[in-house]
Amino acid sequence: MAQTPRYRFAPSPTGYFHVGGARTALYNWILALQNNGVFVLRIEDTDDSRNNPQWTKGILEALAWLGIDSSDSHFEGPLFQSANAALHVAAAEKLFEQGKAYYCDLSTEDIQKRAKESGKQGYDGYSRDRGLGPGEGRVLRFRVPQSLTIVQDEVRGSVEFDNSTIEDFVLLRGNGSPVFLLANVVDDITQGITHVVRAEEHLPNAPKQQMIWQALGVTPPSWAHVPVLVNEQRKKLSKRRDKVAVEQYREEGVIAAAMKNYLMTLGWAPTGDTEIVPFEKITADFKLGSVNHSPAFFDIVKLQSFNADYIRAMTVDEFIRACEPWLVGAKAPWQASDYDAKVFAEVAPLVQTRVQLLQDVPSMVDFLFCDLPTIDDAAFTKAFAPEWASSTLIEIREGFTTCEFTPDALKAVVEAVGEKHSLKLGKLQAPLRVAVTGRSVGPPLFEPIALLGRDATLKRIDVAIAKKV
RNA sequence: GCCCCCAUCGUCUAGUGGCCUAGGACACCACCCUUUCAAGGUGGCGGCACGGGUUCGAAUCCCGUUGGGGGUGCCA
Repeated sequence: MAQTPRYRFAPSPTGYFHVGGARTALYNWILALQNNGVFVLRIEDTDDSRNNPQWTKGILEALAWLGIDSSDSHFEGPLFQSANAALHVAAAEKLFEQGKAYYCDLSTEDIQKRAKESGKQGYDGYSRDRGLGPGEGRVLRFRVPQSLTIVQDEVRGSVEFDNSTIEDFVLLRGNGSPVFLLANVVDDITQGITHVVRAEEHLPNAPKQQMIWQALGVTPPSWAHVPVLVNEQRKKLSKRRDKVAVEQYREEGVIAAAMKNYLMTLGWAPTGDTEIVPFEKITADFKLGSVNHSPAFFDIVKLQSFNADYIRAMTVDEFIRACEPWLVGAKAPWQASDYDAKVFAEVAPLVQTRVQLLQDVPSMVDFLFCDLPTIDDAAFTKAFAPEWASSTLIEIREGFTTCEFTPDALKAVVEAVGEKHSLKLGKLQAPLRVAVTGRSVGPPLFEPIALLGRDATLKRIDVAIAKKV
């Protein structure tokens, strides 16, 4: 009778939510889904001064954004580590009573001094047999048994650690509070965790924690240590120097589905030749055993490419809805009163294939929602450099005053002028584009011009010609 | 220093002894299409770190070298 597998994700609320954390969460989430198990979210908010409730909120929101929240029955939590402090201490005391841990009154300086004198690194087990009891300033250390600890890891196989290389590590600080190594294990035990899937940086902790599980008389969980995400220098992604905040990518207009899909291609790949696949396929395909063993570079360029792909795959309506935060409200670069949702809906299909990030959208359409566009000087200078630029623009203006104001008719006017002067449409439209949009690149020109209307268009052309002269 | 992990195109990966003349994706380049820019299409560039084994046969197994990474806290 197999028990329900229980996975967990245990972040500490010390900053923005890290993309590496997001990937670990996704792994655990997928495993819980595919094995009909439980995903326990545990916030490890033990007395670290870096903790802040605001970060907890951020973690919850970011996970929810990725589709990991209590609306799904596989989700359990959030649980807070700080609430279990008494349990952690009780477990430590039990270990002390059983002689599996002992108190030590050496300060960090004392330990360093002894290490220096003996020439051996780390704590030397000085207080092992001194029979010290608890007391202010005394730390409780785990009595590491003399043996070999073998960690069975689902991605790495069996990893052996000679216990003689593991010092008697601290369980309880001098002030009596539990350290991560202990609190983490006690919580896992009390929460019935059966599978620990986490980043490789924790691999050195695994033998220590496995010993604690055993010392507490509980069968250790199944371990899996997945490779870390690295930056261009192949160093572990860090909050300090790398762009790792999930929140930030979201702000820029990365789609959650794209982020999930991309993250899952780091260290693993869905079956088949396509890597952009529905989350359902990932959930069905994923196997811990086929996760890569080496670190993966978090490539923002590729993430954006995935994102652009996801944007293009949307229906126009979905796209319009997804753009909303960037079009109305605080993020919009224009006055709310100047924005016209109907106009945007018309050009939406034109911009959909041209953006990688949703935040790129406003700058593609802003010229439609202002009186006069902001002219990019470099673009203007270049577009109006040819001697024919102004004169042909005047001719085009001429045509625009009388023609039907539809994309086709407008295009015909410009083409006619082009034919007269043997200029290709691509070249000829440059000054027009800058005059109307302020930029040298953008969505196809004639649809927006038709939307803009005759008066506004002629006005912009006049302004541009005046500027030239 | 010590412990542990890792090693396929620039990057992410497929590959589990013959299907490999190593496949796909991102990036890059070229061409086509084209209303600028994209998108799309076609093609191109580019890799099994090195050295030894094992085997009829090795990207795949073993050993070593080199190179990278993680850890080494009274952080998590």
